[in-house]
Amino acid sequence: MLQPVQKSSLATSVYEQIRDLVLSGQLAAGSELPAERQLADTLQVNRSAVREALKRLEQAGLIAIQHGGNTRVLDYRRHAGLDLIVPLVQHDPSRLDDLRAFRAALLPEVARAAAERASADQIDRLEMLAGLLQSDDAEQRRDLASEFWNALIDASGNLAFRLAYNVIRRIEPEGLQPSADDYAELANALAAGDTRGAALATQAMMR
Amino acid sequence: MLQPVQKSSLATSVYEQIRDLVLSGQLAAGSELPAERQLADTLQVNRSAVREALKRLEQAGLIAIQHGGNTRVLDYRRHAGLDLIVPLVQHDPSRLDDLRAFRAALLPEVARAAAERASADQIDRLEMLAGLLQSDDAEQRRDLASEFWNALIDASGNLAFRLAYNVIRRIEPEGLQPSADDYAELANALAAGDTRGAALATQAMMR
DNA sequence: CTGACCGAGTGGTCTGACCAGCGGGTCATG
DNA sequence: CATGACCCGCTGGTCAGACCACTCGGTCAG
Repeated sequence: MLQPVQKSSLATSVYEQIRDLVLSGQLAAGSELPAERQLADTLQVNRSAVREALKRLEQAGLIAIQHGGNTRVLDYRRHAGLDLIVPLVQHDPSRLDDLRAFRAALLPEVARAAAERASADQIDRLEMLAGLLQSDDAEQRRDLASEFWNALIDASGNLAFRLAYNVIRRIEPEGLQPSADDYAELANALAAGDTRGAALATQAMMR
Repeated sequence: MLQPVQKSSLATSVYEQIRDLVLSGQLAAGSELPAERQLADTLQVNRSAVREALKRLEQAGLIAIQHGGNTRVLDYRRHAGLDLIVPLVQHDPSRLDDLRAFRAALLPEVARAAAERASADQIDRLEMLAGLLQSDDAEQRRDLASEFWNALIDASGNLAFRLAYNVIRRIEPEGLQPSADDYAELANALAAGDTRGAALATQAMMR
């Protein structure tokens, strides 16, 4: 019921504020940011807080900092990484469709890889989870489904799949509620080492 | 021939050093980092440089900082985003296979979306690039291929695809050199709005 | 016209101080 | 003995101010 209180540092506030200005286009790509000292003065925080925020924006691919020169805003569509999809979707929920398409592209291939490389233990765990998904209340089903996909990613043994999944998991697109039978079918294909069947079953679940 | 000189700040050096220790497992997940003041003393840099590095590590999902408590190392397999695949691959080139599989999962779906949504201008540009790829020296072919995929991603209109591609583009997996005919076939499918053909053609190019 | 030089403005680093949160220990109180 | 207030030492968070290093544009002697 109760949730942990959100603590946030000054630098994080500055970071999020400027990040959202860039993502929303209010700070156009190619334009120049005010000098650090001036930003600190405007935002009424210390220059170190501003600096920390700017360095994080640089790491995210949103701005380019140059020693001795001004700081420029970059085009996030060209320079940002997948991590930025999280604030982008929160800023523009219509982008959820993009995320769903991304997930639909990824997970069937994850299932294919898992069918090829999963260990017996991993298969067991996936079958167990699929079984537990048969009958339960909604909340528990959601947790189990999350566990299932998590285990599937592990079974694929692919680190790129894992890291990309870490990002989309932060959003909970909420869509699609595959039936327990769907999960069971996928688990069966995995147990049989049926790569094509696993990919097709997952593909069907993404619709 | 000549390349721009790599400049790097102290904080970046600290960041990369600790990052690589975490990614290589020399700093185990769950262990505690020394205090900021002590790190600054050990690394012989100012505390602000250390702080900046630590905050960037936190943003990358490699460590967890807690006000008043110690800084703990996280399990990057669970908390890091796709961006971390870049240093990971540089650290362990065998992970390139993971990245190739990731790309092979992504690009066919990108082509499918592009076949569905690309504008006439975008199709024209893709056909032109496919044509230019017919005969040229190796270096120019590489640039054109890069341009082609870039244009394809744009044509898909999917921001998640775009951001994910930004990440894998930073690595240049070097593999696979599809023939010009492959590109032409894909461009034809795109022009015809043939979603299935575009996906299949791309899939074939990934092998 | 060329190239050395200078100065203003920018980000980069440093020092040292104080504020704020956490955790363990102490100890009076019930 | 259990409890809870309190203190202390540690941690990270914020601050002010100084100086270093780099870039760029203007100046000016050659």
